[in-house]
Amino acid sequence: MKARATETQRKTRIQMENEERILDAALEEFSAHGFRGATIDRIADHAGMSKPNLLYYFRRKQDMYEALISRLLDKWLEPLQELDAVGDPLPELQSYIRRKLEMARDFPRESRLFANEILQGAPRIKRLLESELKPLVDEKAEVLRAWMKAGKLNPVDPRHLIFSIWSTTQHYADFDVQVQVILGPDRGASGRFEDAARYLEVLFLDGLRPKGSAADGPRVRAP
Amino acid sequence: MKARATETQRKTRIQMENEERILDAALEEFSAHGFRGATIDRIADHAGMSKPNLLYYFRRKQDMYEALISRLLDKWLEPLQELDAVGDPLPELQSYIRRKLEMARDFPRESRLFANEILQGAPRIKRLLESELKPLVDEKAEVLRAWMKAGKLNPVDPRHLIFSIWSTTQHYADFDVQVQVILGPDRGASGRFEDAARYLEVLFLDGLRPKGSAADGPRVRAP
DNA sequence: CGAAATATTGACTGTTTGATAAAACTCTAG
DNA sequence: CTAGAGTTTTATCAAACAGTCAATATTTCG
Repeated sequence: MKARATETQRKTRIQMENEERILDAALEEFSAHGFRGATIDRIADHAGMSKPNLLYYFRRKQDMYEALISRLLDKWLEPLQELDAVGDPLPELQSYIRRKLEMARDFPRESRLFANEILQGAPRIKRLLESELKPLVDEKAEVLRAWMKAGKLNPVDPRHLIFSIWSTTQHYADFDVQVQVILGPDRGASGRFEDAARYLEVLFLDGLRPKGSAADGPRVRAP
Repeated sequence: MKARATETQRKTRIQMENEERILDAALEEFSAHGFRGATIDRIADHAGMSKPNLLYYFRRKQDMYEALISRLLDKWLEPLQELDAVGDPLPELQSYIRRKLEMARDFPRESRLFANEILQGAPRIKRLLESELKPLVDEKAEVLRAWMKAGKLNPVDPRHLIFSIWSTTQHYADFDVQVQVILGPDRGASGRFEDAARYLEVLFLDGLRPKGSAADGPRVRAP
């Protein structure tokens, strides 16, 4: 291989195709078993190639994992990136929740990959969280705080608000089996997500308490 | 060992002590790495005994796992069990959320054990979910539905309401590392959980929308 | 074409892993 | 004290595992 001026994009057609197949298979295995539980053999099987062949493209197991993580993190944070300071608070929130839920619906394996990693203490991406995730959350937390100061949102810790959006939406990807057991097979996957969207909109935008209720004194202002 | 009339409680002092130590070590490893990622060697190390010695008490890896699961599931569902149909809806909900959050605070390893299992498709406890979890959720969903019919709670799918309580509370155990990265080391663990409790109370009981706001027409009834 | 670059394979290595067998040791009830 | 139940260790195994290597096959491109 001759050294070319451009370091990037010197990849062969075959190389691109195979890396794609490998990463897809790796995502399947890592998201289902975690880093330690996944094996190169199974990933190779899943990708339809021999183990040494796979290792020709990714020399170590960890290389696949890291390639996946760094490729997916940006995509994963995209919805939060789009939270717009100049928009109206409630519609902005609504559309953030909707986008997060769509991610859980369309990319459950990616969600589970991250969930597995965090669950196991994030030993391999803790730095990435500090350098990429934290600054973004800090920035968007300020946006939320400003909305609260302007009286357009009840004053709460904006970071916990973000946590609750993450957890409720990703729950439908990460805990899918449990969700299916409880909801039964009645409605298909798309139905489940429609119901979830409807519910989360009420929870985050309207609140669970009925509007007329004075059931719990001090929380509802006097008429 | 002579066969005695009482099948249970024929355990030696040593047997009880060791099984205890083993299950504690197993919980540590399984919750941190999942079933496949955990190894008998590390569990034995952690329990301070040799591998064959450990296998004298639990003949197979899966036996430890199943012992843990069945021992913990009841405890895990206790808060939901206590949800009382005759109590007032909002205080009942509040105390359910508080109890779940306390579980996440006091038993994070247990939370992660279940999270790992569900995340990986619940291959080992799916039946248990169907026979124990589902009926309980169905029962409590009916309680919630009755409250909604009585106008004491906004009408939503009660099962999704339960999902959102699970996900938001368990998030603080399962995704602890991420939570710590974002919140920083400022407040200790207890502080984080106090903040979380305060936030979740607002989210579930008051709602995020400011009481006076007419920002989004149709959602707020006319004055 | 034909040579260099790239891709694939089979055979292999050292290590880790789950599990077993049997011998040696320790505790406890009578 | 002692016999037998209960416990622990040493030695060992086969399978699964991550990763290597040299030989072979295929593609690319002048």
